[in-house]
Amino acid sequence: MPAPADASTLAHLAIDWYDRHARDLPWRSPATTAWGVLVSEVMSQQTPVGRVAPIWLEWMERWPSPADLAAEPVAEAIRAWGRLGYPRRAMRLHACATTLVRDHEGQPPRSVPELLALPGVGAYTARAVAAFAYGQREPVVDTNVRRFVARAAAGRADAGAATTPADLAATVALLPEQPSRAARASAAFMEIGALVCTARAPVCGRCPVAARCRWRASGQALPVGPTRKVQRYAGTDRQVRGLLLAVLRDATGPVTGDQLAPVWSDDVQRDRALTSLLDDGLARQVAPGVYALAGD
DNA sequence: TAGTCGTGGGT
DNA sequence: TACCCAAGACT
Repeated sequence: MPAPADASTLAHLAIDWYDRHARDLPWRSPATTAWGVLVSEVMSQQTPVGRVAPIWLEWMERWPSPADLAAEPVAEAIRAWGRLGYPRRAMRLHACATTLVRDHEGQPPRSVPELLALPGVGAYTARAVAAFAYGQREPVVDTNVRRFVARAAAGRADAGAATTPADLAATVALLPEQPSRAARASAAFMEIGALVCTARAPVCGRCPVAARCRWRASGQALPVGPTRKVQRYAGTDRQVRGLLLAVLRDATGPVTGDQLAPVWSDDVQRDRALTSLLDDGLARQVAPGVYALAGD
């Protein structure tokens, strides 16, 4: 007797695997609010989820709703962000909370266009919230999903440099029709990409879709060209910004230029980095030669 | 659209 | 060691 048509699809195989192997990340609790989902997604942008988990728990304990965060100075958000990296995300999350209170009755909206209009929310995060918080059938396409779909469905070694409409179309084509099940499939694709179908050393022996993977069927050809440009970090303005912001973040109040000087010996580059932090709104000048975290 | 934007762990 | 990579967004 033949199995149901759905039983051998990538989505079905992925969901079945996910139900048995998914990590128990704190925001996957059924009790997590839409706000909690949104916070977890922004924190996870370009940051391994293992490092996000403890910070997310602290944030949700302290600011269980957008109104709770919006009521505090941005500096508190930047401090609580700790060393997650890309601290502008903390600032955007605070701005997002303010927008939610002002325009959306204090809760994340349900539609993708409305979500896209929020600070810090782009193509990935908007659909992640729509799917994981509200159970909608939207293609949630992050780096894991793009790689998994490129390999398993298209037979390519890797996805392109940037997310394209074609990526969304290729992914939505794999989703089950039932919305809640489609959302589960997206979570499963992401998890397989993160744990099994990894960028450098995929563990095909543990992959639930190995038997139906087009990349594997074609001999797992290695990527032809360079995938994504990796940026140098040491010696860049980014590193200097990070060092300066760490001083401001760990200080209880304003600091002087003399206190910032030791973190980087090149005066020109240090000033440039500090100016960019001021321009971004992460820091502010409270007096000539005296600086503080924004909102402090 | 290609560059910018942190930080830490794995290999 | 040096490089790769990580639930992207924004300009």
